[in-house]
Amino acid sequence: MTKTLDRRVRKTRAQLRTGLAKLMQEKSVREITVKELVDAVDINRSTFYLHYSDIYQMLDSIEAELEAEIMEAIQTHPLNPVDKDTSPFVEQFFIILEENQDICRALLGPHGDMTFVANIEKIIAENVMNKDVSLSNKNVLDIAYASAFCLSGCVGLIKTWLNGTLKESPHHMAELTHTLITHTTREFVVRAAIITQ
Amino acid sequence: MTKTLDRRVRKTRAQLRTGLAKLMQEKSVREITVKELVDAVDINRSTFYLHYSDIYQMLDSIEAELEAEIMEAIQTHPLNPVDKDTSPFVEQFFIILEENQDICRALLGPHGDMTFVANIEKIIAENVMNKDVSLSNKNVLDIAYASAFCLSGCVGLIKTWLNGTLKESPHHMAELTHTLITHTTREFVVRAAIITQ
DNA sequence: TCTATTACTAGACATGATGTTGATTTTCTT
DNA sequence: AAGAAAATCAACATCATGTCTAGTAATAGA
Repeated sequence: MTKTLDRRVRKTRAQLRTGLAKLMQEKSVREITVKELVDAVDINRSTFYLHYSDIYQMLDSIEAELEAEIMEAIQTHPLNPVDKDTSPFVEQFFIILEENQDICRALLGPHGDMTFVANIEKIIAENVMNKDVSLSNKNVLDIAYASAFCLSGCVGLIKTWLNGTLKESPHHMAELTHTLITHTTREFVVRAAIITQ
Repeated sequence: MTKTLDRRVRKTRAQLRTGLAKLMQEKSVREITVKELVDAVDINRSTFYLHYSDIYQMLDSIEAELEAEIMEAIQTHPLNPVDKDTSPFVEQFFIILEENQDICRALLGPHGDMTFVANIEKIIAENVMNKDVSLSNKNVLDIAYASAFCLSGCVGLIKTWLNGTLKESPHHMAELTHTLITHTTREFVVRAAIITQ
């Protein structure tokens, strides 16, 4: 299944990836040319095309790898331990972000890719929100807004963490995530219930 | 100061703007060429260059206009009425979004521009958060995370609203914004205070 | 260590979007 | 109605693009 890649391939792709992450800190993807990227990391232009068809397909490919890694973490880490305030998956999620911090910072930064953000939000929505928070089905509409609020809120949390010194541990961040989600949503639901009485 | 633009200019720019918003629903800005855009709205390519230097500068220009409109709303609408649960500015903010819904949907959508999102967040941070929520200065660090959570959360709220039927009034959304921010932050601060005792 | 395989490099090529210019026509303002 | 401003049209050099072929270097496996 997981065929081991040639060392040269690993090296080349890693160089390209690092170079792209760096360029994305400076400018929009649109302004980044293949020529510019390969010049920056000193790789032949032909070599780029052996791996990717263009910059955008390269980004898609990297994003797909990250998302696959996250999805795999879901399989191997329990989502809902009844005795804890946080799930091992969420913690693992932050670990993955930390391991790929350069490209994640780029993807979530000002010149980042909102498709990636949307995918991340979707993963969180399906694997953290619903399981983690028990939503009543009253005020369905405003609760949908509250969910969206939390969802984007989590992304903001991640961005802030990645752009800081990363001194908080993944475990601490997982707890913080849990705290913010439950407080925001539960409090909101309670208040909504009172109002509609 | 505000010189009235020639009708032809208004018409051309509106066409280009509408066309760009439509194309951005389908594909990434990177894949949108000047040629493609002018063909779509049946305008000569030379004409495009009379107004903008390239697609990206066009986006910047549109974003700057939106941001200017929002900043102006700050000047003309009170931020902090003591007697109300919401500020007229926030409501006006939603009205502006609604008036420019096509381009805003595009800018905040999957093929959107994270620079714009960042700018919007900055405006909210400086004009809503600090004024609206009284943050204690204990747990400065985690509170920074809570602020980031709310900030991105507001963007999520807006995105959900724009992508729905917009049946909620700007006033209702302003109240919802206030509710979510205060509850999330205050509850978090209270809990943090208890924990650190 | 040797060998077959695979990845990378180098150079050339046609293609097409780009950005610019100058001449002309259309449309607006007053 | 007349002058001003904007939009059109055609032509141009430029440059990144994507593709190819032949040659070189590095790797994995025996």
